[in-house]
Amino acid sequence: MKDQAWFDELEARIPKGEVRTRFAPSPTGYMHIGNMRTALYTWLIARKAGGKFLLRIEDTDQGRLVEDAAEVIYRTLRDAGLHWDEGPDVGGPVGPYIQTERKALYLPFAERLIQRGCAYRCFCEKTESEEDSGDFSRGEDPCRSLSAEEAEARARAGEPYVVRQRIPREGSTTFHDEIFGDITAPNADLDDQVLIKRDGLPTYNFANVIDDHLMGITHVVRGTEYLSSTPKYNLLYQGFGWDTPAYIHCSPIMRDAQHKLSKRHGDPTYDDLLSQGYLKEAILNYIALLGWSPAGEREFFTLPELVEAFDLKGMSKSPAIFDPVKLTYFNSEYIRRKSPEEFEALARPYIEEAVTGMDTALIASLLQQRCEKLSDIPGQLGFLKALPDYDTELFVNKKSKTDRAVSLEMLRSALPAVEAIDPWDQDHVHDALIGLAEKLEVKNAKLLWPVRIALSGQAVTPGGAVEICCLLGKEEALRRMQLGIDRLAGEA
RNA sequence: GGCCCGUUGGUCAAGAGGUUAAGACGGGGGCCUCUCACGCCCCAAACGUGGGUUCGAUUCCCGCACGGGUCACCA
Repeated sequence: MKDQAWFDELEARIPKGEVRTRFAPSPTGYMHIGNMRTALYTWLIARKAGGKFLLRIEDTDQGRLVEDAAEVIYRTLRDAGLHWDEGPDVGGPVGPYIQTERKALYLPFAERLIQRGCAYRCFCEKTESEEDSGDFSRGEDPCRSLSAEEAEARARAGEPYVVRQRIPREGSTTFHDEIFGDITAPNADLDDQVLIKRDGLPTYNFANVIDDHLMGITHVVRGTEYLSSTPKYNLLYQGFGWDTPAYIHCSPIMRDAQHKLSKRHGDPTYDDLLSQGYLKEAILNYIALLGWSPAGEREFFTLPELVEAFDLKGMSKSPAIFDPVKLTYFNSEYIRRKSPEEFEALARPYIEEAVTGMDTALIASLLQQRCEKLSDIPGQLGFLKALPDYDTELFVNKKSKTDRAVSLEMLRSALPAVEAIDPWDQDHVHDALIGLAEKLEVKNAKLLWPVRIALSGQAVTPGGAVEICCLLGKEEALRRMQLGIDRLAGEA
């Protein structure tokens, strides 16, 4: 039994007078999209208020421990720009910030609750049917009425026990949520939930309340799955005589109308999205808007702009379905908004996956308006490396009024014009081909369509005939054009 | 099943006791153009349902339906 000084010392460490929020993930080895969004909202609330954002690792479930999982959390949050003011790695006034390192803290608080009649020791070994019936936790537990002396004596004698919360049987408990408003639950429906397990470790439910209080958390942000246990938490706060925090329960992100997004069902994690070629700023921007809407019509926000715009008033009560199509839209938009230099730097590795030794700046400039995800890039460039096997049907295009015969004629005139280009750069290639079209008195399309087909072997290409010609180099361009001529002539 | 929560176009969503019920994505059409893309213009598309309250409800209240959450010595 700890003395009052021990409690006072802990209380004294709690910072007052500032907004303090925490993100408290379990170290599972990856970051869910939903967790990421919760982290984002939690961070935004702290930043908006000029308060503190803390990171706490909830690792009390030893069975689920994953190697280096905390590192994944640190790296992911840091990379996303969600920096924390206090946490396991940076310390802070109310540490430690890893739950297993706090385990000695919880039992004394549970004992204090027992003293106040808000909890009791339960020595029962439950059978499965009793467990299923729920009788134990609904106030039917015989240990609930054990005298304090008897319970004390049995505990001292070494009999194993759990500590359960004593929920009043009458009345109801109301709490306020910033999004949902007041929510009331009849006490009779609340369980005498376990606070301290047989092994002496706290349950999540208990550890959370203790930690949130001792860390001075003013705004508890979490998923709606905790909505129905919040009355019990409030009863705990009341039992201790502590102020309750503001609650912000966020509705889940769904895969479809009935399933939450989950890695188990094959939905991507945040890291998966990154490796699929999505930009972090696009992901963050998109998920911020899943469940929250800003006051105006704007939907593109940087992190600092989100801090500025964020307001709990825009939080939605209903679940939101994750739409990869709209995420892709955000991604392509973010790609387009990059400066040409930034984009080239991002795209270079993907470009080099497909081709080497070509003008990456030119390729990047062609790609920037045309790629939705960076991972699209290699596939768009395959034709540069090797001319695909194509059907001469591609030379037929009604809009530019070309058919095989016209194409053959155009290619035959283009060949010497390309041959004559010197020096070989984009401007000269352009002038040579456009000049030729003028000289022949044909529309650009009529000349350039067959040239592009011969050069690429594809109906759709990033960039037009001029750019592709330039990229391929004179020798390869001439070779491909000659090949086109041969094939068309062979069929004629 | 009990309790709690939710329900505006396919999706994200704004909105208010009286509106032509925003906007975005996606879809359709068009323009631009050497293909595609970008850009620009236009179009289709919604208040789950039954009762109230009210001069008037999609908006407020109740029921129902549907969906979700929770009812662990998991978090």
